[in-house]
Amino acid sequence: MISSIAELISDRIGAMPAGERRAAQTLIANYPLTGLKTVAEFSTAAGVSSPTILRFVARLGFQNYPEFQSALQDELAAQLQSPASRTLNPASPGGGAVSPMLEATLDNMRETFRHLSDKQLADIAATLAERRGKTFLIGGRFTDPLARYMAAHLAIIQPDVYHLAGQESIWRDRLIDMGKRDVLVIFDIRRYQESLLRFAEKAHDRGVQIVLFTDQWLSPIARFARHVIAGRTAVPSAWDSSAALFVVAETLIGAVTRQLEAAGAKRIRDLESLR
Amino acid sequence: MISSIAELISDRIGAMPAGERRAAQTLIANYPLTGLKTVAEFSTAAGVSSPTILRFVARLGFQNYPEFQSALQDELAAQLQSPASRTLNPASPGGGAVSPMLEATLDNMRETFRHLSDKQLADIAATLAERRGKTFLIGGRFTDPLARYMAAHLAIIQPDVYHLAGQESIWRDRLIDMGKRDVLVIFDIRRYQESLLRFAEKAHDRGVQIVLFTDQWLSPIARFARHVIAGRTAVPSAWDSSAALFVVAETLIGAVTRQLEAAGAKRIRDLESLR
DNA sequence: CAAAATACGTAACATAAGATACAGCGCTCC
DNA sequence: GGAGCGCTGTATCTTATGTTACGTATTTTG
Repeated sequence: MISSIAELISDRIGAMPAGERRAAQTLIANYPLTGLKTVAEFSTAAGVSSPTILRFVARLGFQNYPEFQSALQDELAAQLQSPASRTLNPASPGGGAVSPMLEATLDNMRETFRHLSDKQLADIAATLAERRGKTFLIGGRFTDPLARYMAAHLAIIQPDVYHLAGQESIWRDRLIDMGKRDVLVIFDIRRYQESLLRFAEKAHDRGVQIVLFTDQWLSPIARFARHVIAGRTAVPSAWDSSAALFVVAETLIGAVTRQLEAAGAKRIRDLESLR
Repeated sequence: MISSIAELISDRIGAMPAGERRAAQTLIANYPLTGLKTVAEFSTAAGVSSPTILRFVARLGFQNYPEFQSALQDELAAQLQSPASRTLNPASPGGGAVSPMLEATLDNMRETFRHLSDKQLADIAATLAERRGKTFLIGGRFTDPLARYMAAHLAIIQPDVYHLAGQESIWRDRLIDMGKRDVLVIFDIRRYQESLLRFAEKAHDRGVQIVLFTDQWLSPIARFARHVIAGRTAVPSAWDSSAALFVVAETLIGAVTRQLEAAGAKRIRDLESLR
């Protein structure tokens, strides 16, 4: 049963020609506002011509554009009256394999942050912001992208941020540059990687401060870490989820940025002027 | 300070003549829907004439009726984008600078999935699973790690999955290997990258099916995409958040894995035996 | 109470919006 | 490779929407 226009669209979007699909995608992207504007505005927003928009609404079963708009308005009216029942995409009972996944992920995040105090986060952020040496980031097979993501941001707001990539021998050799003023951020979740453990141990021996992102069962690297962030990773899927760790990473990026606001702002301006 | 039109109205309603006051009351009664309709509908709803409506909006300081409607729509857009932060009280017990960030991120995810039906996700998963050619993944400055993350998983459950990295010239040359049986997954959020757009266009010209991960404002690449995933990215931070897109990516990885269960299981066993 | 000023609605107008016809193009399928 | 079909955009037309002018009603004020 189809109750909302958004459902109707996602139901038929597969059977639409390219132009109308673009209209549909644009509408869904910020639903339902685009549909309340004029045909001309809608068409330019979607990058198609006006007739395509009209054909699009015709395909949805509406006689004309105003009728389509009225339907959207009615839907909006119903939504605004009962904010609780804002179910655009109703939690498919039992059926869809999507909702459980999303729910589990959201739970993981809440749970992860519940075990993570503001003070801890602030401490870690301070470690990353106030370090007097360099920052190195590295990850495991699936978590290395997280290290990259964090490095991409940190490298903009402060100097000497390096992501360690490639073969083990390559980054192992970089140990020689690391000392007690430096910080090493490691991402390691099950199945924990031997190579990372070896690397962490040696770095620790050299006095490097280690910040570890791991799962709730704690990578053995925790033994050498100054700070440990344990994220929930269990989801109803064949794979573990790194989403919670990702959000922690983003939070830390934000916190470090705030701490470096003064120095960082200038740096960002300088970077802009380089383009 | 006056931030919403509703406030503006209740501020000046005392100094209005009877007819315009009725217009004001009618608008407030089911705000802001009446204001989005035509002048004629508004006037009959309020039981006054059209000119009275126009005088009413003029008194509020708008030059003309469309300008008034645009203002209402903008306001509505702002509301719809951050549902919880407006409707719920933001006084979460955490208090620190962390909670707002987490809350916004969770909102983004809910909102992103609200605009994403199970069917859409299933379609995209099918595109990724049933493709008869190769799968390429690429991302922008900050989103490339997401492409890597997805590639790392997909490459395990099916052959011919490639992440496009390095300089533009390198992956541009790989266009030569791409055809209509292939799938290209692109991550592109603001600020959208010219190079990706060029690449997407050429790939599209060659018949490659494009799956686009973007933000709610839609990268121009949406024009060439077969499937578009619009994630929310706004958070109280100096940076945009890719967390919602990350979760969508994980969800898709899970869905593709499920679809390839039979074929994938054998492949995974084979991989294990290689170690 | 009378006169002026203000408010309101009717009706005509101009403009911008939605709808349609048609031609070009690309795509698919023989 | 060619014929047919379907999709898309340009240009044109029509509708209806917002706007304005003006006359009447109502209220206010001296």
